[in-house]
Amino acid sequence: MPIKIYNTLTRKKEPLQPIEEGHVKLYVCGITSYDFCHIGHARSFLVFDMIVRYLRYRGYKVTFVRNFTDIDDKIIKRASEQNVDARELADKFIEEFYTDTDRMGILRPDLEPKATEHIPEMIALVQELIGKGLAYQSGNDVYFRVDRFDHYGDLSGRKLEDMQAGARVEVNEQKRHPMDFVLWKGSKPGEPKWASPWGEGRPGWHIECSAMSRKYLGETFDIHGGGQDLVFPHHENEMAQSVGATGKPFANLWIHHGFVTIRDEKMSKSLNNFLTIREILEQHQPEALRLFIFSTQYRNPLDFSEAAMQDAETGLDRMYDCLARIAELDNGGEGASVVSDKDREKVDSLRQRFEHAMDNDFNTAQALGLLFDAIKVLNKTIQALPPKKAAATDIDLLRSGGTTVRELAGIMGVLQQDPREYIRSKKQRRLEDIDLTVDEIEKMIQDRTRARAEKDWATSDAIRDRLLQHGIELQDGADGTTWDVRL
RNA sequence: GGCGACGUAGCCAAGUGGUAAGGCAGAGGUCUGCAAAACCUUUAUUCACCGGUUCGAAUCCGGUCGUCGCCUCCA
Repeated sequence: MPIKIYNTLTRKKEPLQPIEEGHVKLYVCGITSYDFCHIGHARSFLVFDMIVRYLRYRGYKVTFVRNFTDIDDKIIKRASEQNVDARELADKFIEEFYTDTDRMGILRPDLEPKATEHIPEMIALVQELIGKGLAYQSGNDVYFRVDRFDHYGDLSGRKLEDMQAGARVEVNEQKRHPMDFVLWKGSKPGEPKWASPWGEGRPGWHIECSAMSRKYLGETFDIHGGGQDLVFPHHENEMAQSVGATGKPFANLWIHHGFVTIRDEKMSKSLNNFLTIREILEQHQPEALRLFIFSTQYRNPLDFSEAAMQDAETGLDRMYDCLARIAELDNGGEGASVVSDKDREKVDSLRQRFEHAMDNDFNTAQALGLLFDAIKVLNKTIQALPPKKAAATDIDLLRSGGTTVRELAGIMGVLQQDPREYIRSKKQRRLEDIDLTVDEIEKMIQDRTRARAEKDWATSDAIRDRLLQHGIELQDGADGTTWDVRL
């Protein structure tokens, strides 16, 4: 069964058929580096991180290219506002980008080309387009002629005449058609500039991706990805430039992920409702953020809220609790199995069902559901295990089930910490917010154990209540009392 | 105005013609001195609404209402 992927270009799910057998070439639009990354960027990084990991898991070789837009109007504007050099500003936010993505455990792409390092390639491409009559110089600028390119609008599904050009875009007198877009932009005094046949200037936004994808992946490659907002104009224009220049198809498949909203509104700089990745990571672990992001299929909109993050965190804890419990199990013996055929089958078929969900346009929501379902079976089994002589087959099932869950969750970058270490460090972090030391807590537990031995329930419960007031929750088990920190 | 997406329990969310996964929250139970955790059971005769196709529809078709996005920089 091939992997099916929704293709924006055809508006259908299509089987993945790489041009080169077994080798997927993927280009994703990266950041424009002039500010900290926000939760919407996080979704983009995580979605493509997951896609690359899954394709590799499925045995594909993946060449993953993601660019940096390090020269652009926004960078120039921000740099001049802050009175710094545009280069410096762009470099600083590339560094900040790495800080965030490394913390989230995002795989580095195979290649991360920068626009400013590919000026000659872009100039050559613009020259090709001029040579083919698809672009023209006007003043110090060069524009793409949209009305000379028959397929303009194919990707975004719109027609030139429907776009009401000029309604929201200022009509630029330099352009022959209002929808013509800039390939090369003459520079004003003081702006960053490169020499070109059309005078000093800088590249337009779209041309870099056409030039860099061509250089590193070829004229036609397998998948091009980005956020839904890039469909138009960015990707439409890229496609026009590339197909216009080469006369060949550009990307065979286009993947676009949905937005992250906050209170059902799209984040935007103008609404000032965006949340940066680091703000979220102050409150939550990277894996909880991943679980939240993957709780819905990548094309659907996703609404961020503290409550949703809490849900994700709770779910993550539950998964780790189960894995930690499995890690503590002793080896099994000759006892009878306590696992039903149905439950055994559920664990045994987990991988196959997981792959089936993921093959269907990377349905991580369904895939996570299957993992939780498996966790439930594992917990149930642990619960049913006799205290001493557990059956070796049951222990094997638990261990292999736990290993499979971790491996599959790893495709989403989740459950990658040692379970016992996860629980320990979580406890540690919560303890920092509580005005009791571990010694004090354990002293109180000892006192309570003594009271319980004497059946002095009043004292015992009083100690428990006192600890609970400090956020410490006790759990009496067969091997004594353990404690946990409640939020 | 043009184009597109979506509307499934209290909340989130899967389901791509065969009789509603999963998570969070809630209720009852097992366990416990009582709790907690875990487990078990339970919570949508029903998938915005109205028609149609079909032996059969949350799933396909038509219409209505509602929400959102793109058409400007944007993940």
